[in-house]
Amino acid sequence: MPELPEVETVVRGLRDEVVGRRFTHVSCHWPPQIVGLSPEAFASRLVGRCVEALNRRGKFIVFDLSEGALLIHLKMTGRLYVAARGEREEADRWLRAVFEMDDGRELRFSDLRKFGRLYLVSQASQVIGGLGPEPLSDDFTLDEFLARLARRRGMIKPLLLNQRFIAGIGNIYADEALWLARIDPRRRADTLKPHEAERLYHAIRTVLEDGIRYEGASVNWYRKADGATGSYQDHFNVYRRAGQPCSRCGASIHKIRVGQRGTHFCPTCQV
DNA sequence: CGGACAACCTGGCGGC
DNA sequence: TGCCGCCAGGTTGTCC
Repeated sequence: MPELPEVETVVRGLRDEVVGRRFTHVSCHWPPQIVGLSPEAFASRLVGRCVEALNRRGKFIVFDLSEGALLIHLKMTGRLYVAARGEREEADRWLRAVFEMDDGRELRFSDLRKFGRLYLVSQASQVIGGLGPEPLSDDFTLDEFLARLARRRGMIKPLLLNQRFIAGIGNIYADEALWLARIDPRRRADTLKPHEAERLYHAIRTVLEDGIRYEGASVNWYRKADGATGSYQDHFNVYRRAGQPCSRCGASIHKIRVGQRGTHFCPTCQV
């Protein structure tokens, strides 16, 4: 579930804790989560490197290091937080990797379902180079969005989930953006009228900004870096609201499958 | 290109 | 109470 707003919230919460720190010891408990390296090589290469910057690109957390970059994708149940070394470590039964730092604290990666991935590369672009535009940046322009939509024949919702088309949107924000734009998730992208596509463009930005403002949606596993929940789930209009009334027209919210994904929408006002 | 589906994992939940 | 099977969802890879 961590999507753009959740990952952004985690990054903001961690930045001051890790930037400027040097890794002194690294351990990983589930080797398949490290992409392309053995846990030993991953650990030995990280030790001694400093964190120069911490940023987000799409749903990736990007650590710029004194040499190379560490990238972490939380997938669905990953968590990242800082704790005092050894403190209550046994309390986290899903701890998968520990990065000890030179201030006596440690960065912890916890992940119930083990879908999360860790990458250590010389250039971050090796991992994130294929991502589509960052929806809250100036690179994401209305004109380009309209032009790219017009070239797609598939359904609009799966397209919004395609990270090569646009980075950072997941199931929650896709449903919420389509509701706000009053567009049926099954519409073919190239059939959207210009005014509909423009509504969608603004809706994407609005729901992502709202998500960040409320520090993410804690539907089940997501937590902020300090362990607290976000509150965007209290502002959902469609996600997980099947059977409840649409806040715009009063009709009942439906849940269907679109592109093999659970999809929530209002059949009356999303056309 | 697009769509369907499996795979990667675990826990929660409904049904029996 | 326990067991079974489905569902949840981010991403990749395979197949048609």
